[in-house]
Amino acid sequence: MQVKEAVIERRSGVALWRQIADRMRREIGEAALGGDGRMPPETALAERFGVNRHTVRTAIAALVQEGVLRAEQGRGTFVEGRKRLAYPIRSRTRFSEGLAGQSRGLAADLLDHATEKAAADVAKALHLSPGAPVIRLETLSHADGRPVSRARSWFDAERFAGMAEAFAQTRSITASFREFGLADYLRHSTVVTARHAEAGDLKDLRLSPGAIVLVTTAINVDTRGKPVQYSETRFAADRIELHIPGSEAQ
Amino acid sequence: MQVKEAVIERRSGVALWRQIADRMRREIGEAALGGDGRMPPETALAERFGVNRHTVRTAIAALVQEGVLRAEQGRGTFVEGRKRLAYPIRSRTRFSEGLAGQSRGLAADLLDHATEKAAADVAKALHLSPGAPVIRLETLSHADGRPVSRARSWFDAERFAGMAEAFAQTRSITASFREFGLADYLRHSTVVTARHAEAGDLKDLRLSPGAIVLVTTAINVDTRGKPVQYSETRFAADRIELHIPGSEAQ
DNA sequence: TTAATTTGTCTATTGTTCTAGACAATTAAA
DNA sequence: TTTAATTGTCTAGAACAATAGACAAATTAA
Repeated sequence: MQVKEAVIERRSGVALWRQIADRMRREIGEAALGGDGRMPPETALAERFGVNRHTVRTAIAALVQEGVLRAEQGRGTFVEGRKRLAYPIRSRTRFSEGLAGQSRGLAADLLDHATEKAAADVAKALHLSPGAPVIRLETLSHADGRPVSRARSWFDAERFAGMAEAFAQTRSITASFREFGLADYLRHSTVVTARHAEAGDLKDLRLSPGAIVLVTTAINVDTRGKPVQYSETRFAADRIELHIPGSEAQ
Repeated sequence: MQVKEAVIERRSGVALWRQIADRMRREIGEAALGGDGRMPPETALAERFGVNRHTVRTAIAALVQEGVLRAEQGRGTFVEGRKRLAYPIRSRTRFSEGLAGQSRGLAADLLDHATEKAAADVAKALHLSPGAPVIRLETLSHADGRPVSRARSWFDAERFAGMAEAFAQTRSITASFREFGLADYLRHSTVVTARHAEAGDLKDLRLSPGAIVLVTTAINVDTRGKPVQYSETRFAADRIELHIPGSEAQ
């Protein structure tokens, strides 16, 4: 007999349907639910979570909206979303190379760009004086047609004048650097945090409120150790996992 | 004039007070709010978030409960919680060494342990046959009196017979390994994901529903490259950030 | 064709969250 | 002492979330 699980909390400030949606999304990712591509019927899910069928339906509707599930009247509900992509973080971290082989249709769009004065953290990371001119790029990356990450990058405006135009054309940081005579660069440091997605990222990454983003704050340096890029990237946490090899494997 | 920010979403399945609590927790962590140790008055916060004062009060009550804030009638509301601790992930990753210097009162408790048959993923990670006996430790780590991480580790039961007892006494993986003649070990790989905390972790890590955990799945190996530990650690995402140095710094 | 299974839609009711306003209690400054 | 600023408590109503039940619509299997 299927016993009701006591994992859903009431009065928590998070609606039951959202808790159920979050849980189903995770279990689908682990193939613990809908592993054969087919979800259990709504009535079975409702019994399992100890809620009304309508509450489960609201959760399913949210996952359909996200593209994780697809519901067909009379047939059932099916899994649409794929597994999490592995994003390797290593000395030579390159966005497109990292995801190559796992997905098709990799693309990076330039949403916005500006030349501005470096704030304290940007200046420190790039070894510039505060207020020095920097170029800021706002980019959005897709894999298999699904948005995967949203990044904000800064570059020294003197050394990389025209970076935005180069990126708009090549759609790749690595290729853009090459146009500036920078053939190779290294990942100097990466800081990883996680938080709830903000309104803008919810929209760009097509997430639903309450969704989680993995945030990496990274510094890339040239082969002489000079910083060339400072960036903050928000990854949709249910589509990506970060892989950090040990040093001997790098 | 302070203009209302449109960052709080209604009908999202996440109560406004919880969205506001999550946002304030983050801004406090970044010192963007209460940087001087003192929070703006409730009326000002209510206006800023475009909600009723009572809604802000509910959010503050949740953060008081978490130990992030302290409210004093007539005086104001003050920041109690500290900054996020930096947890370095490098070749020689050691829990207590990593946090040493940033906090006092580091402690690890053994919540539970068992000898069991290795599941497929555990066997693969430890280079054992599926079903081989392994020791599983369930541990909880504190820093400055606040729970920081909840880990589940597996060890080869043959090589490390008595691991649970060693850990219970030394309260350290590194020290326990030493008792088995293992003076040094290396981090072979780390996978980082993020998700909503589950019921058990909410309780152990003293989080409120909707909170985020950073999950690292790691393999440690001895100096000959043989796996000695496989572990999954859940970090409270608002108390910890993972630091990954570039390979040249390792 | 018929029956069973499953998702989709509708109405009504109850409980929780949010708003609104008023006023008390405490502290610090004038 | 008086006043202003701030948090704490209470009441009432509006908006949203969850439950309950009934039945329609589509698909599949008998």
